[in-house]
Amino acid sequence: MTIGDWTERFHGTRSLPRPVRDRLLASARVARYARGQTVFSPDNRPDNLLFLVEGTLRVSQTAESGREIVLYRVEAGESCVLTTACMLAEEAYNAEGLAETALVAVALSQQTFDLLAAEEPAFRKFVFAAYSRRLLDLLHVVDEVAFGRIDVRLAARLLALAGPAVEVSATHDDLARELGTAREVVSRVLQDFQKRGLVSQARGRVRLLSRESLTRIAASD
Amino acid sequence: MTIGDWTERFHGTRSLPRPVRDRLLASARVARYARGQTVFSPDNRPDNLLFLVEGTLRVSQTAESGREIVLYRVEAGESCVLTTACMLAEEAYNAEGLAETALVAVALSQQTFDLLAAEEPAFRKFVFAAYSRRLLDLLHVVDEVAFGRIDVRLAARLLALAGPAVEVSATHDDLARELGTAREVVSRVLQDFQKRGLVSQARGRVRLLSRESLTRIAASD
DNA sequence: CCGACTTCAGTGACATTGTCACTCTGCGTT
DNA sequence: AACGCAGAGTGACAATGTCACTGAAGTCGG
Repeated sequence: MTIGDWTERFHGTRSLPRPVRDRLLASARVARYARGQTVFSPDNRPDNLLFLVEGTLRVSQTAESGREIVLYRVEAGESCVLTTACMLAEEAYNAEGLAETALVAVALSQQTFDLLAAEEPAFRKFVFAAYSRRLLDLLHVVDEVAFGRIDVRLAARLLALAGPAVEVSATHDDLARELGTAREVVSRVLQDFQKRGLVSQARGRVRLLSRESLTRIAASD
Repeated sequence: MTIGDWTERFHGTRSLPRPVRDRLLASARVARYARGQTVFSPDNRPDNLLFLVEGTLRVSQTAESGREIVLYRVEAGESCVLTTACMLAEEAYNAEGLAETALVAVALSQQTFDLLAAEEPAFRKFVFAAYSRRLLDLLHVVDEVAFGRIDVRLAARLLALAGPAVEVSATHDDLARELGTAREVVSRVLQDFQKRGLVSQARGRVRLLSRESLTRIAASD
């Protein structure tokens, strides 16, 4: 299966002149990952820049204790800068990238990347914007974790994970990993939400009964 | 007072050819900030890239509640990418940069910055490395805040703030702002440290009596 | 030097969150 | 049906954050 002209899909490449794009199409490698596969981790750092064409990549951080927190998600059309960041800073880090769905990505080699960054202002801007986005994402995480209440964060996360759907398919443990807290804590808060009629629960699923109330709780952020 | 050939002081500019450096020296503006001055804040974003020639810039984030946490410090020879990040991402953020000492910085305009990024691989590398460093700094903050114990963090911070000195000049409130916690919490932990003979206290100052023990505590990270 | 003020630190009661050691339950497997 | 296991519930306790204070240490004008 081919993915066609992926240069069409990125702000950073869409506006490049035809010859450059052709060169890109020729030189870049298409990488695929199965759902659930680890894209990068502390002991497995890919040495090229990833552009996500399809799917969602979940980036999280894990403590020695085993507790985990989701830092952000990379969606189609975005690039994953964290691995490059680590290459450049040459420092250990404990973030991990997991394919939340099946992924199709374009991998640019270090040289191609640098060449593009040198020659194409649009591409440069795209990459800097990608870095910026992640910086701001992390600022937001710090803010939430350092100053936010757990019920507020859970309500917000449930709404985000549900999207347009009425149900979230996640265990209490999954939700705890989203927020960087413990399963018991999620259980308690969901219990409370349930008593107040905001959600109903089944094994591995949470149904949102009152989006409105949840939104209100999430907004006391 | 002049600051001489500052291009000598940055990895990103040191290796540039003479003509480029001369152009830089001519076009860049030297900015000075007094100790305690706000360099940037949510409602005052400078529109250029800052290179710190002298001094220390403290970057922190403040919650609506008023609680604050120090995200990282920018030292001489480093660049402050956060403001540029926000320009590019065009999003609100609540980080603030404060001159911890008197600062001397070089401000590059957007255009000069882009020009350099286009033409000079060394400069490009420097800037990407700067972004990367901050990303990793923030990963570390998230890790600490989400998973770390307060006594461990305080011990580490005391040692870091002291440097080679035996005393830290900071109120409990200052220390709380460093860690993103409340003054009372710092008081309690310092009280405990004091009882164990690790520190002694005076108004606005903490003297480190046993670096060794503090290091041991900080290491249970 | 005195008293008024302000900043800094200490304290106890209580709320929230995290940890531990369980139990119980739903659901598939054999 | 019996078993095994992941998911969820629970109570006790520890750690941290919040609130409302008190008291102590510097500062300043007179």
